[in-house]
Amino acid sequence: MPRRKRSETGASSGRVTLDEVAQLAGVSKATVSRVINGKSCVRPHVRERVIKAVKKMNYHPNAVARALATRRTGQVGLLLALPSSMPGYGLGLIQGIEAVLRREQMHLVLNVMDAQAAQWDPPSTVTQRQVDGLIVGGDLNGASWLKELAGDSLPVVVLGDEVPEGVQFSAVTIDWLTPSAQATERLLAAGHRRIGAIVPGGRWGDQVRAGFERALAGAGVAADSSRVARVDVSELRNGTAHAAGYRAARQVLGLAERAGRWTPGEGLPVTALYVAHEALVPGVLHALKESSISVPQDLALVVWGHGSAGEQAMGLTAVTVNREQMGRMAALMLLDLLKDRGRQAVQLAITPSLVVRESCGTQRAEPSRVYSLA
Amino acid sequence: MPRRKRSETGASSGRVTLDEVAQLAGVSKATVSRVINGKSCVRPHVRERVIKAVKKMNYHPNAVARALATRRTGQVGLLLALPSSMPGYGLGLIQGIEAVLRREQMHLVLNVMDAQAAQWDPPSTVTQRQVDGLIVGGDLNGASWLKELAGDSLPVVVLGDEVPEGVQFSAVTIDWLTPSAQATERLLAAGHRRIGAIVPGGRWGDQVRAGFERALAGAGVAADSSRVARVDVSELRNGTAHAAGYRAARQVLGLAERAGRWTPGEGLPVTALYVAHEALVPGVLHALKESSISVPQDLALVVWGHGSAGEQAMGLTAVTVNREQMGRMAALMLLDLLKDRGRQAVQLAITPSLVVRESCGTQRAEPSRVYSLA
DNA sequence: CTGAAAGCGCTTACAG
DNA sequence: CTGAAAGCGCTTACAG
Repeated sequence: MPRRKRSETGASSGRVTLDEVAQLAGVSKATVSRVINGKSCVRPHVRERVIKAVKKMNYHPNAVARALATRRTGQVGLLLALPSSMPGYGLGLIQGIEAVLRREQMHLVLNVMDAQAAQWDPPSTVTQRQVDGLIVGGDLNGASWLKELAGDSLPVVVLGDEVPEGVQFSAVTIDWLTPSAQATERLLAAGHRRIGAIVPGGRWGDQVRAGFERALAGAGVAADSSRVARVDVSELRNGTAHAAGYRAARQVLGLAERAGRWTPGEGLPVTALYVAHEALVPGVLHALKESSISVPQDLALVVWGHGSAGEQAMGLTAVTVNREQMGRMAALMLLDLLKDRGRQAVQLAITPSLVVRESCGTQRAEPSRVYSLA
Repeated sequence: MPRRKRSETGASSGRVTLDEVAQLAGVSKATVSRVINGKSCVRPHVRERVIKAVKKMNYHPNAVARALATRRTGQVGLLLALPSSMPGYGLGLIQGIEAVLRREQMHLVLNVMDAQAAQWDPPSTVTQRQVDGLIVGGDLNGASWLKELAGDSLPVVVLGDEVPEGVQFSAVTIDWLTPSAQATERLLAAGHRRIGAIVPGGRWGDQVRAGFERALAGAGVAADSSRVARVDVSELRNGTAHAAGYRAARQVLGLAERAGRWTPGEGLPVTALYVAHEALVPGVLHALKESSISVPQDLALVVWGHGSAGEQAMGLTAVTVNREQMGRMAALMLLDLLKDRGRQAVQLAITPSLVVRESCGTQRAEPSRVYSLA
């Protein structure tokens, strides 16, 4: 709206501005700016006057103008490439990020993208310089724009272990091995020796399996690959995960060969089952229910979960990723990068915890959270 | 960085700017601006040249500068006052909003606040003019700043039915009555006559109860208030909801009086139970399991859920709010308001759907989603 | 149809 | 310690 003075458009056309505060306080804009930004080089006496004027006029600095002048928007982007087969996403993640940013007066702007689209183009918040940094999560297999970003000096923190090779990115990953070993040890401690496992493919699956086998070896139990079913990562999506879990369970339990018929007491090829991905659990439970296999009587069960009330109610012993913590860590790492660009990239692994409930049949050690009434 | 020309700081110190594109194309900044904003009043020949220059330099307009000039940020705020006892929040809501905004090249910036804090102050994104509009959800009982916003011409859409009185806000609410009636009718149709209910307090509870009683009346069944337990809204929070659900279930089922002892076959005061809030479900299930009451044999069950895999796996018949739809609607309403301020506020109610599974014991009509393999 | 210039509301190097 | 002024990178009314 050039060529027209504020006064012509009417005094209260917008919001109170720096200029108006300066006038009321009888100082220059520069001084007001210094006061609201907490620069020390202002005489207490003047500072007082300014603060009073700010309060009186209920002045709030315009974040956009400030961003243009300082070249910092105070905003961080969160790119989520969905659907993602990676646990740990959800509202908790966002809450964790937000909690950290809020302390720094920063804001989170969202970019939920289709995984396909995310492959090709960076989010517009990045190209249009609306964010100071970026947290990326989801299945984007090292999109090329991501690598370029690293040189472009836009701080990035990657969620999950699809960290693009070649470039050093800061990342928050998940430790799949440790909880897998713990889960398996739990079952071993309860006396199980024939333990089945359903594991996802890819790098995660390798880690999960490594943990599983390490625990078995530790107990002197030979690994038996016929008891392990692999599910391809591509099947972990919403539409197909149920069927995949169902199929894998029937395979490991030898239900497929008997045409789904199983009579209690007949004995299963395994006495315990470890389901290493949350998306597979419903399908597995379906297979069990269909054949009237009860948990933990006929089969002990440990799964990866997402900490839902449903898991509690069902009494599932579950490996659980603390999503909020994941978000907090990612945000902290990004803030660190923001303060000191060129800082060495760091990778941090979150270790999920094993929440013991009834389904693994060994509930004495820790009491289940389900039964602890507040 | 005044008093210093870009050329002095090094050519590629930042990003390509409008000016540079104009120079390359041999036109003025104004013309480039017109082209990238799709104004028609540019000769095709010139337009071509500009477009070529834009491509060549990989130019992307700076959103911040544009926002300052146009007084529109292209950003919408989502204020979530947590913890909230209102169903419908979660990642789905955010995805719904985002999907709509993306089509308009707009972005979502988050403000997750403590419900207490939200009572007093508007989020900083609003006071600092970082957003063009606001979607607010959560328990903020008509915070006074919200009402002021209505006069301040900042478009607002309220989620849930805590719409502040006095001012007309656009809002997306939830229809509690219809699905409550449906749920009850379902149980009635299965022959149940003694039906218990656990309902939340407040306006929601009144609606829920109205639906419940309307269905009973429709079937000629007298309402019996001894079969209805009320849970105060303040108890629906994370820490206390489990205990509240547990207690309410024991009350309605008459378990409390018998010191928790119940032997199968003994007969319960009700043959079916309607749990009208998702947060109460785990506690209810706990109470049932503790007394070895099986569903649906001893007791038919219909609950409010959030569409989780756990509900599927447990076979719970559940009233489910489509969170994504809720988000989409809110975003659409806000965009509408943005296009035409002063438009009449509208309120839209989302009707949750009843997903029938095993727990209500009448599974013939619709097949459960749990058992439909893709 | 096109350009020169003012303006959006801040920050900050420079000169006092 | 304080102010006048340039600059951040755009848009747009105005004059041609």
